[in-house]
Amino acid sequence: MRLSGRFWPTLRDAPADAEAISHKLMVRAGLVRQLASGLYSFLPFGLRSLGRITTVIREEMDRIGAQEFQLPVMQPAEIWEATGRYGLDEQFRLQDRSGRAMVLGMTHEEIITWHAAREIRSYRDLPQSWYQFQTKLRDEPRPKSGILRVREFTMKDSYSLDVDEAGLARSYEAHAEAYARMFDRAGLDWYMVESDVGMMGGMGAHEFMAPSPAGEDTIARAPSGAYAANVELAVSVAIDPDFGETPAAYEPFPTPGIGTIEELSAATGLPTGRMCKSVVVVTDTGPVLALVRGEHALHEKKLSHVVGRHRPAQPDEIREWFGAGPGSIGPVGLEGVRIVADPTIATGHYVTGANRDGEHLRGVVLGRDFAAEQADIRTVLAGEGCPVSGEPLVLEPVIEIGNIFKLGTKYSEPLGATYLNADSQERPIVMGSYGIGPARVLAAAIEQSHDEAGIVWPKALAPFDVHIVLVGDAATPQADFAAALFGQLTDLGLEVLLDDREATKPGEKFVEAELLGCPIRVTIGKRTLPDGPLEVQVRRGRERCDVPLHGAAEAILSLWSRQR
RNA sequence: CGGGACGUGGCGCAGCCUGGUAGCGCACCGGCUUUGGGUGCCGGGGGUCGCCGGUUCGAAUCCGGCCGUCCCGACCA
Repeated sequence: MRLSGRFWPTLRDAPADAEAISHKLMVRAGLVRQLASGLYSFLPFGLRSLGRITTVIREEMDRIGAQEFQLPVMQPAEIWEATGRYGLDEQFRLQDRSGRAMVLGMTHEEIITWHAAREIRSYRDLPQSWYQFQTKLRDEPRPKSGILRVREFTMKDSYSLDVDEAGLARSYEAHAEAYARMFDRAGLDWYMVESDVGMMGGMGAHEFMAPSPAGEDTIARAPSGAYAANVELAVSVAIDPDFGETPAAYEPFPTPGIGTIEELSAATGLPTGRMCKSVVVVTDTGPVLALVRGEHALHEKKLSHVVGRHRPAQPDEIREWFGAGPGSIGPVGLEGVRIVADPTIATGHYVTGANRDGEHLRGVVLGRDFAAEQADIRTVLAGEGCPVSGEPLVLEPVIEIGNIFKLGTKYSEPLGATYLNADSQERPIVMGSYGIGPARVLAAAIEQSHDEAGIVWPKALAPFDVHIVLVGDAATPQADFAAALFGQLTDLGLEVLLDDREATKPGEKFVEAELLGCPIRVTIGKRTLPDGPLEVQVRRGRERCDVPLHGAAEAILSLWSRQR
């Protein structure tokens, strides 16, 4: 593409409300513009990158035998009512002119399953993998970080249909391998981690995570690779404090004015690991006392798997149920309150609140002094033991770039998607669902790969492979040379941008080229001719790699192909 | 939804406290200059100061309400 006459608006300054690096750079480099909160338009150069990642994803989906669909964004509400997903907070709802309730799709499990219910009849029709690229709409409570968390975005979503769980396992594995190839081709650092099944429901799930400080999720992983999981479900071997001998009975002691674990630790001289932290939440069926060790935090999501929906208790509620303020409550002698203890509490003896203001108990033992359900409800701490290898776990912020779910029959049963097996028995189709946000992959790539001058695109995602900066006007020998090189590189299969703008100063062209971040930049000016060398810059590291004029196009192709 | 901040030409900002009818840098247009790292100089064009209402002789400025945007938290298929 010749740049003159094209629309490519770059910005010297990022918008003041841009925070994430990818957000600033995508706006400054003329890739996207914001329309409203969580709504972004892709500009022509941004669309080129989006097209490239889309192609990579499509190729890898096709490689595992998946077939592409296109499904409606607007959908009748009844289908969502059938699966119990009508009315979710994030769902955009509307009516057509006759008053029929419609929704804008947040995802397409219902629609795929609806079609499967009508077309799939026999085990001979299975397995299938169906995918699409389609706009998803989600009324996010808080769009943020530019393009990372938005209300409208394109998703590649695919769905596997199998006769049984063994088939699902094969489809799931095929998708995991396809995803690995996609993210490798995209030049990303990524991990596949165990993830919470969340509101999708189902039997197992993994997420593909790109490490980045801009990430909204956190994973725990073993440096050896033995284990990696979203902290929403990560487990670890906690580091036990030295409990000493367990006393024969607990005893109260005064703790006037002490309300936090830290104050209690300071007052007693004991490590926080010997405190039992008491957190009260209110569920639909009443109060629940959650117990974790002092150094740990209660994990809301883990707790919700045990007790369902809940909210923090108010101080006056706590006083009513426990007879003391939040700083002095504990599990001993409690009646009428459900108690859930993290399994770490089952070892050792603890300091807890006495349910009397200004008083705590020491030597409290789970099982002897109080009864509690046990469930993993704590967050993992960095440095705790890997559950597989025992090595210290690392915690790392990540961007979720893809996910894979084993849905099972969660959607096929309510929507009647069944098939007849070889014994003429009707069985529900066993499903999986698999998502990738192409724009998020771009943003993650920028978060992982940029410098002070701008974007450093992995070669698979750059809007162009080679960016030629022409220094000089149209009717010059160097312009002729640039045009010739442009043609040669194009013939070699490269996508080339030729900056042939005449009114733009060379310095400005260089700055904009580095902002845009194509892997290879070639500068052609008076100095280039007649004998060269041809000045070539590799964007990653901004390293000069000049090549002779003779065979320049092939040399550039070779240099390009060696880029990440 | 809770907490915080912001809203003034396309972008970044000052002016607001202490009311007197809007300014700077970049971008844009014209001229000259320059021609390998956002050139330099001169001259220009462009703003309902987010919206509505109130106070006042007079409101970008003070007061109230609303809207929008961002950040932290909650939430997050």
